[in-house]
Amino acid sequence: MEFDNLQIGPEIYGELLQGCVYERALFTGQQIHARILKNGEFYSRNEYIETKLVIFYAKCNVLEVANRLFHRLRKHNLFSWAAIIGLHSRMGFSEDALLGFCEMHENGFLPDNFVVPNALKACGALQLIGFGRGVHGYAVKMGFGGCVFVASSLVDMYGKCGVLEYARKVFDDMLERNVVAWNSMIVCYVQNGMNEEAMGVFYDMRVEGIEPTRVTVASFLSASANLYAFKEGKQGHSIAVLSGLELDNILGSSIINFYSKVGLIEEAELVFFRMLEKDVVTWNLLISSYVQYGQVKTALNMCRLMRKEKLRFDSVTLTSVLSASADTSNVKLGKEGHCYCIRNNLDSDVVVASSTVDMYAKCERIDYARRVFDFTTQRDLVLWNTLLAAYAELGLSGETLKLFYQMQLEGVPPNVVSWNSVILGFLRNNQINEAKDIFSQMQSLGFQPSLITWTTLISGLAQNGSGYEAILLFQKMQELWIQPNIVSIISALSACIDIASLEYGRSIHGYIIRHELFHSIPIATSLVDMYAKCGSIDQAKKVFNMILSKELPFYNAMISGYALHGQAVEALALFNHLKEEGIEPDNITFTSVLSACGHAGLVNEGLELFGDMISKHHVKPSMEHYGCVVSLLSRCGDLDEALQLILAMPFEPDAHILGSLLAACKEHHDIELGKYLSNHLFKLEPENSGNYVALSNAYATAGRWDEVSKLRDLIKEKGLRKSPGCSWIQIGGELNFFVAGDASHPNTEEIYMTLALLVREMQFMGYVPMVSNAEVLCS
DNA sequence: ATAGGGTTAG
Repeated sequence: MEFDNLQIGPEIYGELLQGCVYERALFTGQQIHARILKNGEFYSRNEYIETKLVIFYAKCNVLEVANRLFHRLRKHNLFSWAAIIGLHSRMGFSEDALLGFCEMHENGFLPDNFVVPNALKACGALQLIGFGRGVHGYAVKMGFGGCVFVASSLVDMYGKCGVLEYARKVFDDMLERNVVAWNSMIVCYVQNGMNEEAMGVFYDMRVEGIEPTRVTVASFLSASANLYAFKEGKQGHSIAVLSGLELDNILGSSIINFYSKVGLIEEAELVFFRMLEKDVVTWNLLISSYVQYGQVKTALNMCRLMRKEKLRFDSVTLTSVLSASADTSNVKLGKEGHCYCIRNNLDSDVVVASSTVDMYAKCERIDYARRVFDFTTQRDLVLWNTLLAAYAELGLSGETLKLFYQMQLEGVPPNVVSWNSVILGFLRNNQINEAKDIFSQMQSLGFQPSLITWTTLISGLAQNGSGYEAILLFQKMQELWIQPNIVSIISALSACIDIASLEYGRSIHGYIIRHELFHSIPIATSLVDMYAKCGSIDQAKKVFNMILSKELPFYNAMISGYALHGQAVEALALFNHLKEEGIEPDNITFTSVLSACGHAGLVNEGLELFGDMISKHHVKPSMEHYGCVVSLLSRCGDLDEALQLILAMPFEPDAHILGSLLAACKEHHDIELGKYLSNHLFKLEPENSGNYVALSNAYATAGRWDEVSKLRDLIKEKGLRKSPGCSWIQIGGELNFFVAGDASHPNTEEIYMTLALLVREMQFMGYVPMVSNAEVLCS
């Protein structure tokens, strides 16, 4: 057909372009554009056509072309302005959108109720509440107040700026509300963390009989996921199905997100495989959910499948991969992930940077962690906290504190997480008083300690031998109406380590029963452990028999309890039972059985176990294992062989292993070896009076009273017994020291005086004397 | 005009 001969006016081309706008038919529109240009300036420089072209390219989101055509216009009008502002606003060039809005106004064009929503969207994106209020005022003055489009945009804008009251007021004042208005209100609450309120609006909407859209359900599911609201979320899914809503990427992702947050991975998978189109977000959701539930292999497999689908990993995918590497201490995988980030420019993302730092720290590569941190340009609170936590974990309290000040100098105020790390850093470095100082400092600066703060302090004190203080803190925490959770209960139980704390342990047990936490395996494990340490092996056995768990740590707790009570036969029986159940014992199991053999003098059994452990169970012997065998050998008098074993170990001997051999010197009157060992020990642990006690025991049994009293004076002179954190064990050691001398010491009177005073002091400090102490007093 | 995903503390 010969188009050139036909009389087609410019307005026909305009109509055709409008059709392309409706259809978003970019290619056809470009053909028409070409034809217009070929037709000459009468067509191409026609204001109506030029405006239509701007609108067409703007609606097709072709920013550059739309911009160029717009700037070439001799005369702008309301429509071209509206198109270009809308385009910028849609594409996220919010500043340009608002500049356009101002310029348009200055040039005498009054933005209409189609432009105002776009301007408001830009205000929301930039969180410019002042500008937003101005636009609001303009809209009211122009009489757009009743327009649902404008009002819905206002709700959204105020929500994005975090001013909930204004959003709610605009919403409440609306005379008619369509579904978008309702959706905006729901989204507004979800985005500001007010999930209950979001659900409330959803239910109001249901009562009003408004049909939900995908946006409604997706937002409702977000709220359910954030609240871990199992029932509500399932209802949301049902509504989506019943309303016949199309399972698009966003709705599908919301459903998957909900299921994975509440731990229903199978349900999440079901939805995932039912979705016809899946994008990066959908895949990422499933991947991160696998990582979160420890299924690293499945997660990595999903990554491979994702690549097969020709989808590119983004920063969220890599965050999951790095987090998986951190969880499994897989530095090889972590490095691969890190390198992928560098190659693909994902390492500039702050979240990726945090996971990278965390990954290297958890893989025991603090030097790399630090380097990655130093190379970041943008540092947010979480990134600082990640490095703080890494230093704290290692007990590098000085570095932690330095970083804590540095972040403040760089204008990032710390939060509770940061404070918690500072406290942890001190505790891990045995700086109890400093930790407590920070704890009160944070409170005086107005930071409420969180449950984690309390738990950190409680378990730290317990691990540093201040169990009694830890128990008091646990009680104080409850007085402040802070509900303990499983982790904090376990840390409180770990503070109960001797008969003196049995009562507290029992009361925590009561709490556990009242709050029906009994079926948590970690809690049951800690209970067994607590009762065993507090001298109540029968109670430990009762708890153990009540729970049917085949988990190794649970068995380990009971076996170590038997070992502690010298019940080697029971320990060995349970060990054999465990093997019959097909559970592979670990290094902890062997430590307990070996030490049980040591206490019971079961030399042959112990040595055989030690051999089996290495050859059959492929457990690399630790210092503790060697320690057990050393005490086993020294018990039956093989002090030389024990010493040979120590010298042959692949470790530098620690104070504990030397101490156990030193203790044996008392039984076997080996003063020479005792002196040799003590010399090492005094250097290793100058603060531990136990070593002096052990040596004096050896002297005492050999009748060398001159040496005994020399050592006693030395202990007093060094003020060791009064050192901070002086524990019951040390006092117990002192008692033994005096006991050792009582049979033939020339001044028995004095010894009993001292003993009585010591026992009274013990009681004053809240300790209940052990049976052996009481026996000493009675004899 | 409204919608989905990732990182830190016990």
